[in-house]
Amino acid sequence: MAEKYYDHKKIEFKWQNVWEKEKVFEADDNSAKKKFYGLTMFPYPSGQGLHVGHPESYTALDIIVRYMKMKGYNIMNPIGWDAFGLPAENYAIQQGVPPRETTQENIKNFTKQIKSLGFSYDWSREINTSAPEYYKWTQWMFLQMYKHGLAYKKKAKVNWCESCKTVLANEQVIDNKCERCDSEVLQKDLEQWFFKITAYVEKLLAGLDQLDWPEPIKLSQKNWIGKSEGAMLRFKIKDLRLKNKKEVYIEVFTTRPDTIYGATYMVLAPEHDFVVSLLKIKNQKSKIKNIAEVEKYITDTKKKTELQRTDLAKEKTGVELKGVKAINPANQKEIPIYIADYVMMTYGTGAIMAVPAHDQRDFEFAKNFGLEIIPVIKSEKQKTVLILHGTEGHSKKNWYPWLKDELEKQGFNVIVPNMPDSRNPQLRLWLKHLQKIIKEISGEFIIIGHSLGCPTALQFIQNNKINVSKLYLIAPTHSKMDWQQIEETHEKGQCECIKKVTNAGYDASQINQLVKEIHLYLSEDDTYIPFNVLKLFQDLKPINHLYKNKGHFNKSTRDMVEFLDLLDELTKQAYEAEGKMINSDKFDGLDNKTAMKKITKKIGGKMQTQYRLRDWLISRQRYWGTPIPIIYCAQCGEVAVPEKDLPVKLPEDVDFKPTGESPLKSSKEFHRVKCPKCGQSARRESDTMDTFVCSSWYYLRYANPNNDSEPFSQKLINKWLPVDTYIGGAEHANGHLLFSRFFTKALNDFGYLQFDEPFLKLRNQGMILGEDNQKMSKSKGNVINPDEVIAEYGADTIRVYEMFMGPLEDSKPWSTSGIIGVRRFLEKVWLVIGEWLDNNKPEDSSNDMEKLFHQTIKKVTLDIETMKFNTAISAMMILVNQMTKIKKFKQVNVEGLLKILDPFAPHISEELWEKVSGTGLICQQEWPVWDETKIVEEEVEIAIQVNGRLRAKIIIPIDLDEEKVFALALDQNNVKKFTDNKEVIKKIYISKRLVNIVIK
RNA sequence: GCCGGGAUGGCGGAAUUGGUAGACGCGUUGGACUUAAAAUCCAAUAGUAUUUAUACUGUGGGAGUUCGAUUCUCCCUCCCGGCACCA
Repeated sequence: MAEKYYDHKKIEFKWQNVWEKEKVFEADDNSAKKKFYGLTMFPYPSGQGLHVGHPESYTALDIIVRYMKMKGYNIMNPIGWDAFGLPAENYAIQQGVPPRETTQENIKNFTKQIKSLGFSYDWSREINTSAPEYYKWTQWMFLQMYKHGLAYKKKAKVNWCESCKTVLANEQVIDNKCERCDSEVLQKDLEQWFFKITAYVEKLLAGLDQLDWPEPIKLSQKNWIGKSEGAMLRFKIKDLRLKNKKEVYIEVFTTRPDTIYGATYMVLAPEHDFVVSLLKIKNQKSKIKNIAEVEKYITDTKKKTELQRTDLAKEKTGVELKGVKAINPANQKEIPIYIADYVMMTYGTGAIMAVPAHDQRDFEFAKNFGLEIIPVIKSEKQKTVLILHGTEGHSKKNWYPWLKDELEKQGFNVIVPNMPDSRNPQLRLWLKHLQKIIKEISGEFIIIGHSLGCPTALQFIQNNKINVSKLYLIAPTHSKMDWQQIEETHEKGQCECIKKVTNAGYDASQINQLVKEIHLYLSEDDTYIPFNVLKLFQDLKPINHLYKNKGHFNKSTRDMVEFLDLLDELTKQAYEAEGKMINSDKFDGLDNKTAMKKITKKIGGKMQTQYRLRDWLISRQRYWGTPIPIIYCAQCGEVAVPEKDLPVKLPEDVDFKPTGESPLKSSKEFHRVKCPKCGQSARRESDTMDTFVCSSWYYLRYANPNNDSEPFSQKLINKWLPVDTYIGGAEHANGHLLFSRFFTKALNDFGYLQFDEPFLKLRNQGMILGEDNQKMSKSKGNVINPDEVIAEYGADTIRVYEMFMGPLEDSKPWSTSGIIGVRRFLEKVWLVIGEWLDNNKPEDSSNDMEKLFHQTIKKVTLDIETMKFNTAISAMMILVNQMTKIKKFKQVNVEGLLKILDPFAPHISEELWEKVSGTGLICQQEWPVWDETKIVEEEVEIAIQVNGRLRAKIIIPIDLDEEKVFALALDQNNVKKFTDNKEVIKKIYISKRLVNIVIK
């Protein structure tokens, strides 16, 4: 071999040229072979150029595609550019360079970079979403949606910066301020286009089951669609009639119509139609007694962004519509109406019936405003509160009956046993007695321990092993005492109580397992401290750990404060679960699920399904996107641009500087147009489409990219699609991936496609982090430039390294030293084969190499199928390490190694193939098959355990029978050491793995 | 707060899905070659004790199931990603 050293610079460009010249990777529309369509999410050609993350998914797919090609499939592996988008436009605003120019420049750069990595793309199918030849069909897609009623216009909010006079994308809003000028962002209503993705919710949900996608992605889409079943109910407004004398109703959606008897008020979103119209009409407006307050609340809400409004931590605000009442349709009771921003206009009807007893949000609101709380569902699970108090000498006596009374009002079952003095030796007997009582109680169990009742409570839980949902401990402590002092007091035995308590010996982990929620109240006291209760709590990590310092209260005042807090704590949650109906007239006693339908029927509501998913807003008040093909005519109204007039081209004579209007309006030539219907002068829609529209169908265009009479021909689309394997980031779960499914399903319904899912198999690649384990970013200075890596180590090295780093779907840090190992591996391949050639291909006489070759082929083949590329590479490394030792092998095995290496490192494989075989290209060879008979082991090493601990290893013939294996195992010196004079209870033999001898 | 993913030597990771934990690679240490360095090659490399043999500890922490747990169950801690009051 001429070149002794592996010089990637000499070979990589050479083979890239050969592949391109011979059109090796062009997909064949006419082949009879089975097709395989592999795809990665196409890149946005950003100014920064290729990132090391790009080659990761590209290499992974390239390996699969090259492998499938060698397996005999007709491959389609296309590439293109998601070329519309904000950065190019921002650059135009700053630098005055038209987006088309920057984009073209970036594509040129990306192309060069991607080509230098040697991927097997079919460049003849390259697409560019910003090219008129492409966006003509994006517009055509819009028209299909429009024709079928899936594209419509309505008002929606946009982020508006008053000082820049421009609409801002969500990512341009930082802290509710404009990223450019730092002034406050307002919400502004604009007429905007939507795609009715909500019409496909059921189909989108149903389709998920069939897909070979990562489960988290499927789940995420399911949650995103957010299906929930409930009822539509109508609430009448009291003493209010429309002009036509009809009564006024407000409709609400609820998932819990069963709770309607507990609906003690209504809440409307501030944007609700009823509120808006009420404030518009003068004589009705005057009905509202607190109109100024109401109007102020509404304007305040408008200033808030969605994010501020939906901050869960904030207290619930609202304002009553004084003077207007609603009627609860179940019991005809008058109830107040509130406006509050915790109700969103975008979900359901923008109005709710509030049931504070059974909805946590309503509950919190009701507490703030002192509204009535009526429980209408009783927990099927009984709630029992056991109050364990301290010695009789303590002054709490009066509080226990009070607390018992209050809790019973709330539906709790309360037990306050008459405690013996905890210093009393009878305690144990007493606990046993209590245990009997408790055994008969089922349901939720709450224990309150007070003072010396604390240790009793803990002991009780531990001894009885009952599951306690909540444990409250109210323990007195001295404000001046610290932990150490407490301990000292204890050790000196100064306090008898402490000593007694300590002797109980609690097991923190056991208690932790038995108790779901632990709350600890500590308060001032100068008597004694159940010391190890406190210490125990350090291990238990109580959920609510309250130190109280209430000043100079006397004891009973202090107790009152504690018990009020406790009561509040115990009843601070709404009961949201199932149960039996109460306070609901004739429905009382039914279980709530049965009542749900009956009540809905009785009050004339209808069961309905709601979805969280909203329609897809596709309008962008931007230049660098696909123009929406609509014309507005004074005569004919909204007119779709006829298909023959497509594409509606993006004009070049526009001003990019923000003016407050879509940039397209500044182009006269674009804006003013004749109406296609009546010929009168009209104006064009000046908004462009969300770039996600472009990427929702690009995978379809690859089937027939140069067709200029249709987006794709029937023959080709149904030949190539759907995509067999798709690789891309998981961040697109609820965006691109959902939109593409929607498009495919819609086009299937329109009759253009014979399939209704675009991507059969999906895999996500993880993120490549910087060496510091942080996301790569310019500001952190941890960005790795792939060009530099390619220049230094070669494309093959970066490809193999990125696959070797770890599992594809994991995120993992880059390691500059780690890549050296991969480079060494390729150098070894080069060297060992070069040497073998120089020595006239010496053959191996033993079978060892042969076996390893076949094992490796098997491992690599199976690993590619399951995308475990890191272990496939490791297997090849093992083989090559062995080869450098043996140095003699058969021609067929060397060829086999090169073939399995080819998908990973195609350039070096091609170069060595030329030298070893001399015929054809390696990427067009057949994938090698392993011979199972050559892999079979004759002997196997098995482990010998005694009681599950490894004591010896022996090598046995593979088919040795069990009895002989046991005999051998028991005969090992190190085994005898442990089994001598011991009774063997059990012997376990796991074939070809281990023996476990169980002794007494 | 909710949903999802994760935690294994100094580092990236492997482990046939309940069966010998640490494959492979990086790094480190020692040795060979060299005037020397780099490169390359060889050997060692989870920790502790020890003369090897071996023993003990060890897969974020705590419990449990099992002859046997990185793997299954429960509880907890921390990290990463997504979502935001969905009635």
